[in-house]
Amino acid sequence: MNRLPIAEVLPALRAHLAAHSAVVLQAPPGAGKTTGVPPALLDAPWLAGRRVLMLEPRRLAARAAAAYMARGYGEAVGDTVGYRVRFDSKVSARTRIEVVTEGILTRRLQSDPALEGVGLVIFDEFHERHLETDLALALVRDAQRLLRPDLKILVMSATLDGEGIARLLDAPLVISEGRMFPVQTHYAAREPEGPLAASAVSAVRAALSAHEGDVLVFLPGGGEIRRAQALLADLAPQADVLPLYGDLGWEQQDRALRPGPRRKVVLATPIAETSLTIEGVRIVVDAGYTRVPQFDPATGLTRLATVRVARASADQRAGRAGRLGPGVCYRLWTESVHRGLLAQPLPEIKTADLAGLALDLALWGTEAEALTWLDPPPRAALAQARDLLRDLGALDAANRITPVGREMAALPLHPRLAHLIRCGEARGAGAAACDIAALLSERDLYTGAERQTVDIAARLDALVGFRRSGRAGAQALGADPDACARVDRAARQWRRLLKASTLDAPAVEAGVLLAAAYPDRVAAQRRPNDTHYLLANGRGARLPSYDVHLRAPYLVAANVDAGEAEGVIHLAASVGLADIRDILAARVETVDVVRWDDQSAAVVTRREERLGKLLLRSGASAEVPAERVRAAMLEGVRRLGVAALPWTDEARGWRARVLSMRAWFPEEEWPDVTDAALGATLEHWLAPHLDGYTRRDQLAKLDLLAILQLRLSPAQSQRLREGAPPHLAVPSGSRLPLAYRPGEPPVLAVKLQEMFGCTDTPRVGFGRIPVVLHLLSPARRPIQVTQDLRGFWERTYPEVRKELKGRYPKHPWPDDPLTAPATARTVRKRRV
DNA sequence: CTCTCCCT
Repeated sequence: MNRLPIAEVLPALRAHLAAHSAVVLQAPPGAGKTTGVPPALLDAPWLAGRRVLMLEPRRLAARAAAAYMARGYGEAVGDTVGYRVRFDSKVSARTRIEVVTEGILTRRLQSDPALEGVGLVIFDEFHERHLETDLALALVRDAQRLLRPDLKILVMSATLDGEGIARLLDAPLVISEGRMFPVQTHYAAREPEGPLAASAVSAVRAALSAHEGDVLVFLPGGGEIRRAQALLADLAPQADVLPLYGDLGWEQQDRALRPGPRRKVVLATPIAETSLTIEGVRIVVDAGYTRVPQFDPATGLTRLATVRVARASADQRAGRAGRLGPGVCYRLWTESVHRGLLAQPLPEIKTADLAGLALDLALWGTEAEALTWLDPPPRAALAQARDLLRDLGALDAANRITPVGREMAALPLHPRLAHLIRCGEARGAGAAACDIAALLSERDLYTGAERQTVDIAARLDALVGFRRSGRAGAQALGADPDACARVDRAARQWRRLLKASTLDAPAVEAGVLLAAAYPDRVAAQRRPNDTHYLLANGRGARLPSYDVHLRAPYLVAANVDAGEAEGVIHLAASVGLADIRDILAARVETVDVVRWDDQSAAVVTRREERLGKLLLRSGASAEVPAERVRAAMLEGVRRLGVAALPWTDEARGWRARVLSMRAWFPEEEWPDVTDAALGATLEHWLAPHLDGYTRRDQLAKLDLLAILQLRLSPAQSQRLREGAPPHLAVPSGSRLPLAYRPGEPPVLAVKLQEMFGCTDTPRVGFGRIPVVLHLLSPARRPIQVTQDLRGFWERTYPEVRKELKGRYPKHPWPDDPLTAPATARTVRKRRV
């Protein structure tokens, strides 16, 4: 057996572990750390016969590592070396090395925080920085500090971030060399343009003619892989082009992994970066992108974004060409772009939905701030997670776990889905609830071109078909049998955790239970038969174009990509309005809406039922308090403007007089009755008169003058009549109207003949303001404007008289206007 | 541009 590179550092590792409570081992892939380290530590005196627990991020890797080590002992798995993963375990009382996956470790810590019987916890592949790895490290560290000072931690990481974690844990860092063949890396001369698939395909053609061996191409997703596959169809006789991504069934994945009769071009997602190893690869073509989920705490939705690969991931991909011998890697980006890439991918904890983590932290009972994190959970996402958990009843107002929360934590799935199962159980439909939850948490039953609807109901039918008639039953309904098997297995696991009595249940509409789990994603169709919806959280989302079936007025969009301007619905179920109102009764708000409607120029009153941003129902309102109607009517007047009130000439005159007094006697308290001031004080002076008013046309009934006059006290009204009289008596005996304009002296239009004998200009404002006389001809044409009547008689009248005497011979034009009798009479030609 | 990968 070859001596592994890791062997050289084992003595140092043993020495450090004996002296420290935590050690970091940095070793690249191929060093043999996963299977080399645990057996080498088993006889350490500090372990004192206790177990080594090793965390692996994948089930496949956990089982494989256990099997490899067991062979080294010449034993069966489950003797000295065992494993425990979901759905499967091989451990016994003799087991000293137990390989576990992430969910298993978290749950063991929750039920046994002191990790009885365990002397060492190893975190393998720590650089992958899965959410649960970070959580598990924080919890183990906390347990070590509070309960188990003798417990030791070994963090094993493949890449350069070993120093950061060593500093965090105050741990010595041990570095091992890897054992890899050299890989020659080529960068693009300039950044490629156009579709990724096309650039990747040209690189593949060039590489195939320049080198020996199979090609592994990294593309971000299934869409790009299918496009590249179509572009490479002409390679058919010489080479096999094989897709490889998670949605494919086992058979197809297996074809890509096995050595074949011809050269292979494998088109893969990052699944081939760590999870799967392909035989025979000497050439890697890396398009340089990857898809990552980005959780948005504001909407509670996740967006799948296509981003540049990190340098560490690109190195990992290149390394795939150097497993057999020297290899070559083509990177479809320039060296200068490469220098700008992130060194490591963002750890999951920074971008993920933290609902599960928040529930685990609440169950653990230590504040997040008091734990040790390489990257602490972001505040906004943690706050959103706690809001959701309080909503679901898992946390109390102080964010402490409730009995309901404990029950939810006991179900191994997302808190929303745990809630869904509890709701199903309460309705006697536990089995159906398990199926629905499984469809949402496992890979989709429909893949690629088979995906013709987002409807969960169709998937439930396919699941029934699978259970009744096996793989053929699933395939008959267009579903992937492997995916059906996974969903079925998950559903059965949860059913075992439920009370048997709730399992033989009447059918329950999927939409009903989904509404309970995703109240914020209940969605209403924008228009009849539309593909666009509004979610209760206020976000818009659309059905994908391939779905031509689901056109329900209401959906629960359980799986929605946040998208850019609009979300895209990937899984949904229709739900009836009555069911929404029933299951979400506590969240449906009933509001009596009383508001002014500009369109109809009237107050409208409606009773509305709302779920978040959705309007569920709108109908006639019951009795609405009069003051709310009055307030809405007032708002209407405000919007129409004071000018829309029924102003009469008299009312306008009154207003001008009040404003004149206000201008002339600023020391007195005259109210401001301009449009602006009246508009700003409607509540005060108009509101009391609007009882029973609901429409604009009713305003005509208002006696505006009478209402305005109430703004003056009786004494003020009296003073107004005296100081700014509406009419003025002139020498002829006529009472003539005065025209007031705020800020100016009022105007008296009067025929010249009516003023004979009068020498002093009439005054208002208690003698303070001489009026402006508009002296008129007998035909009421303006002759002169003056505030100096005496001056007029003396200087202007003789001229005027000369000019007009001939034109109006039948009117008096006396030589001395000061002694002539004033008269309003015109000619006497119209006798009756 | 029809959703990456992984896990209880």
